Amino acid sequence: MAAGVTLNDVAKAAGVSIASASRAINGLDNVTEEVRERVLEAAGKLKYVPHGAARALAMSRTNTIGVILPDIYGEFFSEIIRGIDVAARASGLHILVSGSHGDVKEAVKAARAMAGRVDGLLVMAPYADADDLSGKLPFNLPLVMMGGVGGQADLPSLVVDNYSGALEAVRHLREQSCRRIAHIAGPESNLEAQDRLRGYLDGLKEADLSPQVLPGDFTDAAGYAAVQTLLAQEQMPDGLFAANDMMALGATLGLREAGVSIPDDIAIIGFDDIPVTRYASPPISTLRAGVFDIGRRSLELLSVLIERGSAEASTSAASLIVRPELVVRASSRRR
Amino acid sequence: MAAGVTLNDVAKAAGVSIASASRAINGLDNVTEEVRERVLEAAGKLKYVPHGAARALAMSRTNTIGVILPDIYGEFFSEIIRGIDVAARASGLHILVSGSHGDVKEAVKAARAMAGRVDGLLVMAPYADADDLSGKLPFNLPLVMMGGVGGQADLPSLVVDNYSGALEAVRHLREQSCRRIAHIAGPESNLEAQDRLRGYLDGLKEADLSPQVLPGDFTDAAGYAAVQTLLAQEQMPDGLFAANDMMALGATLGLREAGVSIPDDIAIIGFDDIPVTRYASPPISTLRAGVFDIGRRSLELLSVLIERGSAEASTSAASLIVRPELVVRASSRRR
DNA sequence: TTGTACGCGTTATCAG
DNA sequence: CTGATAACGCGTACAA
Repeated sequence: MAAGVTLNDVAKAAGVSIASASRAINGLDNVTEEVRERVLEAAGKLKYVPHGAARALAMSRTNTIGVILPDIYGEFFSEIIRGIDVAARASGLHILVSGSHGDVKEAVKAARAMAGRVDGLLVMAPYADADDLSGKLPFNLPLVMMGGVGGQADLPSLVVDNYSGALEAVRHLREQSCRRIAHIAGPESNLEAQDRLRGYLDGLKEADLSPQVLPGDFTDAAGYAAVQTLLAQEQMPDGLFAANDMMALGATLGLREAGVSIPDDIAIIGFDDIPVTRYASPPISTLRAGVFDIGRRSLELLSVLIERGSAEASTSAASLIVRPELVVRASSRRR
Repeated sequence: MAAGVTLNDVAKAAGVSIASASRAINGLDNVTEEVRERVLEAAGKLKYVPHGAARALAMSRTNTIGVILPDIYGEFFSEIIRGIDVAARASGLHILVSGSHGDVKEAVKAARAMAGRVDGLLVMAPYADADDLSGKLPFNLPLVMMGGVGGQADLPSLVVDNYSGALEAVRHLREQSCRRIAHIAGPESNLEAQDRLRGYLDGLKEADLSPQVLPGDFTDAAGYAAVQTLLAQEQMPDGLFAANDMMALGATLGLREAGVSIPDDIAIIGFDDIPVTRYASPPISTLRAGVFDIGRRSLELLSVLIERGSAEASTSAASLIVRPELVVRASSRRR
């Protein structure tokens, strides 16, 4: 159905065997120049296009890698995809993406649907119950986990050191002489958010400050809502660490509306360094996790795993750890 | 290679024929309950996962649609993908995305690579030389063009009325009593950008104003650069229409740095209504093209084409036209 | 209800 | 260099 015209048609039209046609089209050198021309001409005339599935079946090679993310849009995931895309086209690979929408079962389902259609899997599943995953996921397919928590079933992975990033964020705020530092947390079931929360708490403990944690879900709306809570308090915090940039953004929006001055009244810092942080006013300080690089390097790692005899490369299951870098912008620079 | 264990293995393990195994797994009703259980148990034990390519080949059905965009990341495309994703999961479809990186040949190449791996194609190719495409693209695969210019080879498509959108933008600025209205254009080879430029020029002509067009490429950097040019002039414009939101964003950034007041000194309006426009300061006026909806509706349209006997559905090649809606925010509201 | 056998479109092996 | 032909893994008439 796909292409209608098959290799068989081309071969017939060119008056050669289907085998020769295949060789000619794939540029093998064991064909007469004359045959090649005849085949190529016939192919062009008939608008022949190779059938991907058939080729994949015969070669057990798809030149495609599957990408499973919680969502496939938005500033954050978009940057990851960009990184993957850049590396993929460098390796001549295509990408089959799927969103798990925050659900482990969805992620597994997506992975199953990709079996036989991809050469490897890139998975990001920062869910608390992600252990289920490791058992059900690898259909002896090369696999790289992205940005999950550390030793997730010791699969090869690229993880961000969320804890020390958060710690650094808090220290930075303290250096700006913040004393009452609040935190807008990520989803409770999110492992990365949990680590950031831990970093925050420990950062306060270092200086004997008392914490205030507001719930959040990584959306700008959550940041905005959190700020409303703060504004209703008797005493506002003078420092705010949001578990991600989107929430920091929503927070600045709310504060600006309320006429609170940033960073003088309250210093703000986010996490991830998504592109829009630079356009906020004031531009938002953050921790650059190298979102783009996570995508790029993950694919490169996967690419290697695929090249070397596929399957169980868990031997050198090197978990590359990415240490976030503090990026200070106007939202937290006081003086 | 993909899944190692095949249906054959499962059948053997369950002590039934491969046919029965297939039936049991696919939930057909013509199998004894006992056989079904045996098969399912064996499948579970062996961690059997159906081989996508094989299945696709046998059924000529992939439950996957191919998406070809100029790029697969960034605010704009991300929103399109979101629309597609939402509609796709509603239809139980997966998506195979590919970026053409502004090149027609790349787009064709991507499309070819998708043949036999997808049930239909969603293509966005706003290139000036996109005519090549129509001839080389449809391997009698259902296809929907997204947001290209109008009658692109009369394929079924979803197009935005860029011309009237631009016209409306200019009229709006005029109503804000702008007299010197400049335009930051999109890439010259971009058909949509060309239409927006035409709308701008006609909008000025209506009021006998003289145009000033600055070159751009849809990036924020271009918007920023354009502003530098304006600032160096003797007389600044008092109105600015950017061909897309990203450039408008870059422009506001540059103007803010220079201490120019928006919208008092200069009113600004963009195009597309990507999410970040709301976070800019001031929030940016724009024309809502319904980016999300373009994606969603395109997939729905494609879905229909696929359902009804695939192939030449060009009969009712209804090109749905989306009329952009003016969204006035602080960046252009004067009084 | 079950099993056999063929076809899907390509690649790859092995004689000619 | 070329041409049959056997895989690849699965669905499905067809026959039993």
